[in-house]
Amino acid sequence: MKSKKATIHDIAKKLNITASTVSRALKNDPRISKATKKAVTDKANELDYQPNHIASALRSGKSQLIGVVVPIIDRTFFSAVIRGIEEVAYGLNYRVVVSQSNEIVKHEVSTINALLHARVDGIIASLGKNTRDLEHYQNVIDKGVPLVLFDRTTDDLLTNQVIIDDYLGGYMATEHLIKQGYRKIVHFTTVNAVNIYKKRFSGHRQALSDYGIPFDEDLVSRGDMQLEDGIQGITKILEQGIAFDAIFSSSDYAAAGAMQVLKKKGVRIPEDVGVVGFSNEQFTDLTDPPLTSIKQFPMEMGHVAAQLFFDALEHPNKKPHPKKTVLQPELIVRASSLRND
Amino acid sequence: MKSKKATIHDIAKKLNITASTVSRALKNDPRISKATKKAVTDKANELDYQPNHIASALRSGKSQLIGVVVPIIDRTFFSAVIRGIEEVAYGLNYRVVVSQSNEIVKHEVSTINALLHARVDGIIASLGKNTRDLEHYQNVIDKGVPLVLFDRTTDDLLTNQVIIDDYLGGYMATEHLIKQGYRKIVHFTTVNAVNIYKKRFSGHRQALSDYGIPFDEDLVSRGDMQLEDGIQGITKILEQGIAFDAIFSSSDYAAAGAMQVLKKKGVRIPEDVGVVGFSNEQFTDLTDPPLTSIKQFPMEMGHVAAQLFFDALEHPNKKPHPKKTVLQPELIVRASSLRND
DNA sequence: ATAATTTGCGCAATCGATTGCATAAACTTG
DNA sequence: CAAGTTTATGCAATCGATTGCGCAAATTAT
Repeated sequence: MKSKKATIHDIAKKLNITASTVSRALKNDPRISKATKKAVTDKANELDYQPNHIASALRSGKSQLIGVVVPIIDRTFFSAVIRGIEEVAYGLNYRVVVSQSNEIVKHEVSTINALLHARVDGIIASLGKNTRDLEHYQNVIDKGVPLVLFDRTTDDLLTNQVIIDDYLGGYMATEHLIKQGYRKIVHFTTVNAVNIYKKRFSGHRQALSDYGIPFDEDLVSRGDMQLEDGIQGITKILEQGIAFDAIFSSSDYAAAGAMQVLKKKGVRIPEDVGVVGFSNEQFTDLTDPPLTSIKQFPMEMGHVAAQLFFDALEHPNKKPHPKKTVLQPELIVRASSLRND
Repeated sequence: MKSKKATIHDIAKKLNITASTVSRALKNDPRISKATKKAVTDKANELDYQPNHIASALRSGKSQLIGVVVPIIDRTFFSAVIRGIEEVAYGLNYRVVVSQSNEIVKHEVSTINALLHARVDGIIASLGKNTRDLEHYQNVIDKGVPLVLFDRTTDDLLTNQVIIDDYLGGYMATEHLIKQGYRKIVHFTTVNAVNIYKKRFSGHRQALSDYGIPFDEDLVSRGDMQLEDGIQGITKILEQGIAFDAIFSSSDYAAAGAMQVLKKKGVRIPEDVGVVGFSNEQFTDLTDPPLTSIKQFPMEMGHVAAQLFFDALEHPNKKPHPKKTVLQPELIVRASSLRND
C-alpha cells in the first residue's frame, strides 16, 4: 500500500555504504568489489528497487522517449508502422509517444513543439497532406534533435528518411492492368502535390509509355483520396462519357468508392473494368470483388525508421549524410483486376 | 545550433535575482511584485525559455504521462479510443504513451511493468482476450497508480471502468433481425469467456426469448472472431445442414468472412440470409452488401476514460467507490439485414 | 621494511525546478 | 517614533541518480 519506492539511498543506508557505491555497483562498475556488488543487488531485489528513469533522465538529459507523429492513427498502414517502431524501441528500453496531426498543419506544429517541450530524445514523423511550411521540422533539426521521416517525406529537409518505392508501386499496378488486357486506365491521385502520390503517378505514366499506350489527361481524376472522392471521381467520368476499362487508384479507399458506383451501374468488375488500389488496407480482402492492391510492408518501415533513429542518436554530429532507405512494395493480385481471357 | 536550453537560473542571472524568484514569478505567485514578474516573463520569452518537464517531474513525482495499453492498435475501435484519450489529455498538458499487448499475456504484463517503471502517472487499459490472471493490474492498483479500464474490462478489479452496454448491443442486433422477419439466427461468439462477448450473447438470447423464439445451441458458433473464424464457422454450419436465415456476429470481421462464403455458395444477402456484425469497423461500408453493425462511439469512450483518469488523479484516496460508466451503442442499419417484405 | 600501486569506496557537485523558512525593506498603526 | 505588518525576495534543501576527484587501506614491488 504505502510502500514508497526504494531509492539507491535506501539501499545504501541499509548496507552502510553511500549512494555512489550503490549506483556504481548496479552499473557493474569495475571499481566496486564483487562482494559489495552482490550485497547491493541482493538488497535491491529485496527492496524491489526500480531505478527512477526521471532522475537519470534529468542527469543525463535523455528522456528515453521517442515522439512519433502520424497524420492519423486508424489506418492500417500507420498503426503497423508504429508497431514496427515500438518493437525496436522497447527492445532498447525506449518508450514511444504517439501523436496524431489529423492532417491539420496547426496540430502538426503544436504537437511537434509539445514533443520538444516534453524533451523527447527524437522524433519520427510522417508529414501531413497539407504541410508546406517545414519550419517546425527544421526547428527540430536545428535543435539537434534526431529526426526521421517516413513514407510522406520531403527532400527539402536534411534528415534520414524511409520510404517505399512509390514510383515502382505505381508502375507495377499499371503494368499489371495492362498485362491483363486493360488499356484505358483511369488514375486517381491528389489535388495537392504530395510526394508519394506524384511518384505513383509517374510510375503509372512510365508503364503506359513502356507499353506504348498514350497518356490521356482526361483519365486522371484528382481528389482527396477518400471513399467519397472515389465515388465522385468516377461519377464525373461516367457523366462525361469518357471511355475507360480500368482504374488505378493511389488509395484503396477511393478505389472502393469507385467500385461501389460501378457495381450500382451494372458495370462488372473485373470483366468490364479492372480496379487496383494502393496500400493494401485490411478491407481489401473484404470488398466484392476483393481489391488488388500494392502492399507496403509498414512494420518493416517502422523497424527501419527506428533503426535510423537510433543510428542518429549514437552519432549526433553526423549530419552531413542523411540516409534514405527505400523499401520495395509488392503487388497483391486479387479478383478485382483478374480478367481470364 | 548550439543554443543550450535556457533554465530559470539563466533568467535569474541576467536579472540579478535568484532562481526561486524566477520560478515563483513564472508560476504567478502572489508574493512576487508585478514589476519582477514582467521582467521575468519578458526575459523568458527573449531566451526562448522552456520549462524542463523532467526536472519538475522529478521534483513533483509526476511525469505528466498516461500509459495506454490496448490489445492491438490497428483496429478502428481502439485507435479511435486512443484519439479520444489524447484529446482530453493534451488539453491538460499530459502526453499519452501507447503500448500494444498484441493479445499476448506476457506482453501485457511486461508492458504494464515497463510503464510503471517509466513512472507514468496512471494507466488506461483494455484487457487482452486471454488475460485471466489480473495480478499485474492489481499491482498497479496496489502501488496507488490510477487505473482505468475500458471496453474489455473485469469486475474483479476495484477500479474505474468505461464500457458500452454490450448486452443492449446484442439485444438490438437480434431484435432488428427478428423485426426484419428472420427467425433462425446463427450467433458467432468466442470460445474464451470474454466479458463483452458473453454480454452480447446474453442480449441476443434475451431478444429471442422476448419475441418467443426458442434458443438453439446448434446455431451458436464459437471461434476467435477473426475473418477466418467466420469463414470456418459458417462453413461448418452449412456442412452440418443446419437451417438458418440470419447471422448475428459479435465481430464485423467474422461477419465479413461468413458473407464471403455465403455469396460464393449463391446465398443471397439479405434476401436469403440477413447479417449483422458488431463494432461498426470502417470496412462495414465497403462490403457487398454493406454490413449492418453496432456502433460503439469509441472517441467518446476515450473521453470518458480520460476523465475518469483525471478524476482518480485528483482524488488519490477515493478508492472505495470505483465508477463504472456505461455508454449506449447504436444500431447502424445497412443493406445486409434489410429485407423488404 | 619502505615505497609504489592498486583496489574500493566516500565526498560533494550536478541536472532544473520547487518550496518551507528566514530576512530585509517598506509600510501601517497606535 | 517605536512596534507590528506586510511585501518581496533570498537561502538552502529536495527530488534520485550520476560522476570527477580524492583518499585510505590493501597489495605488490623494490
